[in-house]
Amino acid sequence: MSRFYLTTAIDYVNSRPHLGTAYEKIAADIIARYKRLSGFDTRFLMGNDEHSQNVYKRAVEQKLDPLAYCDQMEQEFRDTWRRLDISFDDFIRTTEPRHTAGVVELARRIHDAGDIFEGTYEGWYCEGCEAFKQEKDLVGGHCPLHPAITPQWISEKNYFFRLSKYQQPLLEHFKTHPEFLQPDVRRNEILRLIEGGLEDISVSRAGQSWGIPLPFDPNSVVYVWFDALINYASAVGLGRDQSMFDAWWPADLHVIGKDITRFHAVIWPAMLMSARLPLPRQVFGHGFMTMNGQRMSKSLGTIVDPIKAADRHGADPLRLYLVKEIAFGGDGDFSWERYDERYNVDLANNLGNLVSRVAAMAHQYRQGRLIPVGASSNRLARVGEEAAASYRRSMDALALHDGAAAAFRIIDTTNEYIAETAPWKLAKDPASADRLTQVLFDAAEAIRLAAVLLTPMMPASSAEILRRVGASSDPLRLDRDARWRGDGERLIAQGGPLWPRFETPKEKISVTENPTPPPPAAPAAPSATSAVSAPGGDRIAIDDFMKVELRVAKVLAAERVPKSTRLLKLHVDVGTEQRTLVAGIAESYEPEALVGKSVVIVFNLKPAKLMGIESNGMVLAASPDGGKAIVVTFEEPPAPGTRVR
RNA sequence: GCCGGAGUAGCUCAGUUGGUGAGAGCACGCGUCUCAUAAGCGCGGGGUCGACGGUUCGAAUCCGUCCUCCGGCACCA
Repeated sequence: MSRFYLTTAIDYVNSRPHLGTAYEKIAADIIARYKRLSGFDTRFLMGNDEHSQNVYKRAVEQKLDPLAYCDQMEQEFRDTWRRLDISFDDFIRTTEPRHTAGVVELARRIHDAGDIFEGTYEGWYCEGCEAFKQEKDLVGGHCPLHPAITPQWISEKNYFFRLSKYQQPLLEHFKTHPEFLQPDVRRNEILRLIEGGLEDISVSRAGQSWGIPLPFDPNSVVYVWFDALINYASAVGLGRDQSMFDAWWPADLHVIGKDITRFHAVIWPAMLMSARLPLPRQVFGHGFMTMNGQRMSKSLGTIVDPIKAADRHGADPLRLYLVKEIAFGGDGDFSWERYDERYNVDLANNLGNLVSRVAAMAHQYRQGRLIPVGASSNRLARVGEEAAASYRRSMDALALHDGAAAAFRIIDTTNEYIAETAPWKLAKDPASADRLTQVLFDAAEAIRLAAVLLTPMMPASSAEILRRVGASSDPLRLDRDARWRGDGERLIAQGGPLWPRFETPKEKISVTENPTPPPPAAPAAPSATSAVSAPGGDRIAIDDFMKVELRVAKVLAAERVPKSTRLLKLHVDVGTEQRTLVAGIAESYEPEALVGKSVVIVFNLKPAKLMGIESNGMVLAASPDGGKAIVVTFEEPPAPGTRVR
C-alpha cells in the first residue's frame, strides 16, 4: 500500500493553543483522514517545540522545572486536539530522547559534509543601550546617545551553517519541482528571496543549558530553529531506527503557517541536501486566521479559544466552518455570527434537516425499510458521481474548501429533488408505490454518498449519518464507497435532530451588553472605526490593570532607526533614570518634533530587541485603522516619572 | 521604499485563452409545499465589474497611469 506521511508545525508551548493553531491542525487532520479514506497507509505527525528560551523563561517565572512545565503544556495541547478530534498518529516533543538522536545524527552529517563552520558573532556593545551597535551608528567611536560610555567590542563563539552554498541547488529544486512549495504566492516570494542570495546562519547558542548539546562541541546547544525542523525526521527514526526511517522518509507534506515558510522551504531543504537526505515532497503554507477582521492578538482580546468554539456547536461544525469558509492557503476570518450562520444554514437547515425528513418519510411510509425497485434517479446519480469526482480532484489538490462544497452540492440537489418528487403526494396514490420507494431510496443513497465525502471534515457526524441511512461506516474506502450505489436494502434509523437550529437573539448588538448567548461571549461586530471595542464579557479586574505601570517620560533625543520606515529610537527621561526605547511612530512624527515632549510609556515592560536595538518600554499611541499613530501627550506635562493611571 | 497579490450585488466570493442581455451562496422581500429542525422549494430586488485613459467590431477580462487594501523584504512592544 502506498504511504503518506504528513506533518504540521510543532507548537511553541509558551501559551495555550488558539484558533489559528487549531485551524492548521484541523486542516492537516482533514488531509490525513482524506488520505486514509483514499487508501494510503497514512502517518500524521504533530508535536511540541520545547527548546525555546521563552519556554525556559516562562517555566522559571512559574517556578517550575522546564520539563515539568512542558509536561503540563503537553496535556493542554493534547486536550485541545482530542476535543477537536485530531487523529494524529504520533506526537513528538523536542525534549524526547528520540528527537535528540535525530538532531545529533543530522548535525553530525552536516558537520561531516563540511557545512558547519565556527564563527563569531561580534560587534560594538553599548552598555547604556544594552545593545549591539553598527559601526556606522557610532559617532567618533561612541554611541550618540551615550557619549560618555565607551562601547565594548564583544564576541561570542557560534557555529554557522553554510546556507549560502545551497542557493543554486535550491533554485534548481524549485525549478524542477514546482509543487514543492504551495500555494504559488508563497513559492514566488521564496523564489525571489533565494534569488536575492542566502546568508549563512547561526545554528548554535553558547552558554545555555536548555537545548540539545552539539555533538562536536557540548558547550553549545543547537539553535532552536535548527533543532525544531529536525522533528519531522527524528519522529520517523532518524539516527535511531533506520528501517522505520527508510519506510517513512521523505515526508509527503509539511503543513505550516505562512510565517515560517522560509524555514521550511529554504533552510530545511538545505539542511537535508547537506546531510544527503531526500527532501520532503511538498510544503504547504496556509494563511492566518483573523477574528472579525483583526489579527488574533491577546492584547486586542481577539483570541478565540478553540475549545470554546467547539463547545458552541460541536467539533464537527467548527471543523466544517473553518474548512468550507476559508480557501485553503489564503487568510480567513472567524466571527461568532458567521459561525452561527453557517451552522444553521449548512448543518441545521440543509444537511441535518434533510436527514430528518428522509428518515421520517422512510418510517412513515415504509417502516424504515427501503429496497430499490427500479432505476435510480438519473439526476441524483449523475450529480452524486460528478460531485464525488470533483471532490477527489479538489482534495488531491488540497483545495479543501472546494472539496467540502462538492459534498454540499449533493445535499442541495437532494433537497431540490424531494421538492420536485413530493413523496408526500406519491404516498397518497397507491399507483405510485414503487415510485415512492425509489425516490426515498435515492434520497437515502445521496445522503450516504455525501456523508462519505464529508467524513474527513466531520468524522463523528458522518458516522452517525451513515448509521441512520443504514450504511456501514467502518473502514470506508473512497474507490468503493464514494460511488452511486443503486442496490441493496437500507434500514433507516430515526433520531433527534443532528444539529438543532441555533436561535440568535433578535435584538441588535450593543456595546455594553453581551450580545450573544451562553457559551463564548461573542463580541459585537465592531465597526471599522473602533479597534479597541472591548468584548463586553471579557473585562479585566482593576488588579490586572494595575500590573501595567504607566509613567510620564520626557523625550531627550530621537532619531530614525536606519533602514526602517516605521521605527524611531527615543532616549527618554523617566525621572529616576534615562532609557532607550523604540517606537513604531516614524510614519507620523519627525524625530525633532518629539524632542522635549512628554509622552506616556509602559514602564515595566520586558525589554525587546527591534532592529538590533533593545527597547525598554513602549510609547502609548492611538493606532487608527489605516491611519498613522498619534502619540499620547499632555497639555501641561507633569514631571517625568509621574505615574499615569 | 522595493517586490508581489487583490479591488465584481449589503456580506463572502466565482468568472477559463477578450464575444449570447454580468453569476453563486448568505442576508433581505414575496410566493408556495407540508415529509422535515418556523427547516425545504420557487421567484425577486439590488452592481457605472476601484478611477481615468488606450487597444479592439466588441473589455470585468488585454495595455498604461492613478487610488485603496493585503502580503513579503523588515521591524507588531
